[in-house]
Amino acid sequence: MESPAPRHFLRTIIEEDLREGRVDEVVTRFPPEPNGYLHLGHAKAISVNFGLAEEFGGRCHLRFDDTNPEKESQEYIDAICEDVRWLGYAWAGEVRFASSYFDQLYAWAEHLVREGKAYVCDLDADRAREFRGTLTEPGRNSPYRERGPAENLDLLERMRAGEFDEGSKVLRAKIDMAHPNMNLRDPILYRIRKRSHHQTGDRWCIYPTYDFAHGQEDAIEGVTHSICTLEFEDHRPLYDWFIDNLPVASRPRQYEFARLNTSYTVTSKRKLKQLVDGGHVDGWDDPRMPTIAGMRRRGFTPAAIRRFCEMVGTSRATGVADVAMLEHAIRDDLNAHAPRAFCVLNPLRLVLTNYPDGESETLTVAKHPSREELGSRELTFGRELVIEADDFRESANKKYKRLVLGKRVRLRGAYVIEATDLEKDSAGRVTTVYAQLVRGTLGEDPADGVKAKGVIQWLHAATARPATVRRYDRLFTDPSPDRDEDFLQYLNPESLVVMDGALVEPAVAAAAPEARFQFERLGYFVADRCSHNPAAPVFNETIGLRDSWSGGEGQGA
RNA sequence: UGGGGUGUCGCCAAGUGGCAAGGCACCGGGUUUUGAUCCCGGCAUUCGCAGGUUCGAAUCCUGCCACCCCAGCCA
Repeated sequence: MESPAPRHFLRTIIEEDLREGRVDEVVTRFPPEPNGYLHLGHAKAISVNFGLAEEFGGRCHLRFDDTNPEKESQEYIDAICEDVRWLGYAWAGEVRFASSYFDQLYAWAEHLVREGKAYVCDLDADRAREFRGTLTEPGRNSPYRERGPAENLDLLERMRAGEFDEGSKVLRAKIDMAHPNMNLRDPILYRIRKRSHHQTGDRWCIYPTYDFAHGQEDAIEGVTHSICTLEFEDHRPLYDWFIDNLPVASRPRQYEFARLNTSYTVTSKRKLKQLVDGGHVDGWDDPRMPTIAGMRRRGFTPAAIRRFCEMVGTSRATGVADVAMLEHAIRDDLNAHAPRAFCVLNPLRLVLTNYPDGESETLTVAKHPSREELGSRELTFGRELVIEADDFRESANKKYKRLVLGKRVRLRGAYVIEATDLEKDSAGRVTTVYAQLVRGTLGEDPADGVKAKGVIQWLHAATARPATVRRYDRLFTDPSPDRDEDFLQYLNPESLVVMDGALVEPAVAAAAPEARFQFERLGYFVADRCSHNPAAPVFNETIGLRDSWSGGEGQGA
């Protein structure tokens, strides 16, 4: 069912590079900064980088771009590794770190100084901004720009030794303060940060910037195609400048693609944090979060996420993918793989008056309608059952295909029944439905020719197991919650509805955490990774079944 | 009014001079013991706009227009 990967510009570039011998092996890398949790947008970058390497028989490195100790931590490193692994990708070799190249990077900085291509600048941040100019006006040269190599070398060494305060000095490349591309107006290579680093401890108090580090990291690792998002496009000339001016061992090339945006979703780190800190969700792995951890807990499969990334394609045009595509991907995967089971969210008592009291029988029902190899399950059937309250009406129009008083319905995998009577409480709500079992309808249509109107799921009252079922819906009601600074106004108040009185089949209650099911006629559900256990089952709704009825006109009462 | 990008169906996206793939969504119809799945059919005389080159253009040229990114000692 995996359709062939669509052609896109990166594939074309790689094919040509291979064909024309510019590279012998494709080497890519996924370079997250360990300063937050991975989300759907990262899944896209992961899919592109690992996917391309896989497809062309090359390799992909997992490399943490840890050049800024201020906001990074080991906790994120561990979480990111876990997420990448869960998505089903294996990085080549060990996990890598920009920080393990700090010695080399420093040596290269000295090289540039010796060549007269870098200098130590004493301008503070505010002054530097003034000298940088604006988008339409050129900048001016720093008064420190003409320091000689010897002085610069000495100053750089003393920066490294910790002799200067944070912000008092930086190392800059000497390029062109009037360049129309702001990135080339003497960019910063090193800044002073007297912070200990999660990998290198207190060994350094100066840290390289992204620009001075990334391309060289790629060159050290032999990365051939350094794939990033569009906002780095303006940095490419600088990326190339370092590669051209340093004695690096290989020649990586940077390519950019449009980052993934998805409708009804926010992925900015700041906004996700706001959702967590504001208590609008239950944490970074809340099943409504577009984080990898959240989607995992929601019941998404790695295959579906990967498929979605392929479906959306890879281009240079910024756009918004319809979340319906993601929903399609997960339904498609789960429809094929998830075993079927019965769950009743709002139980309504059903008594079969012509079924012998105290007796029961065991029915065998397939776990999947079209995949016999998935086997079958056994269900107890008896006089007292429960059905979904929504599946019974005292009266209804012809479009209602469930149980109606005086009419017939098929109990899925079991018999046809006919509702004969009901009981109500003082509030007028139906508490019990009485029905007659139509004999000879197990696997057969009624002999009298009066067919059942529809099919509903059911559970044996005495053996069904209570469960908590969390029904989830889109977190936002607006397709572009991101367009507003006040995105919280679009929060969907019904993004989570907890069903406390649900019932499930005994075997379902006993399932392992992360086991996935299709609860027939409802949707796909997963045993919660964190809180599910056989004594107190908890299921999260991954996605509902497509429904061409409830939203539309056909709703018959 | 600096530089860099992007504009093909409601959304994503192929296409690189020979006469508009595909997916999602949507709308019909069929099958069905899940109002699911599955199956069949429909869905851009038109490619941001205007000119031009050509027998022929979404693809080449010119000029417009719209939108996105860049002025962190973030990545």
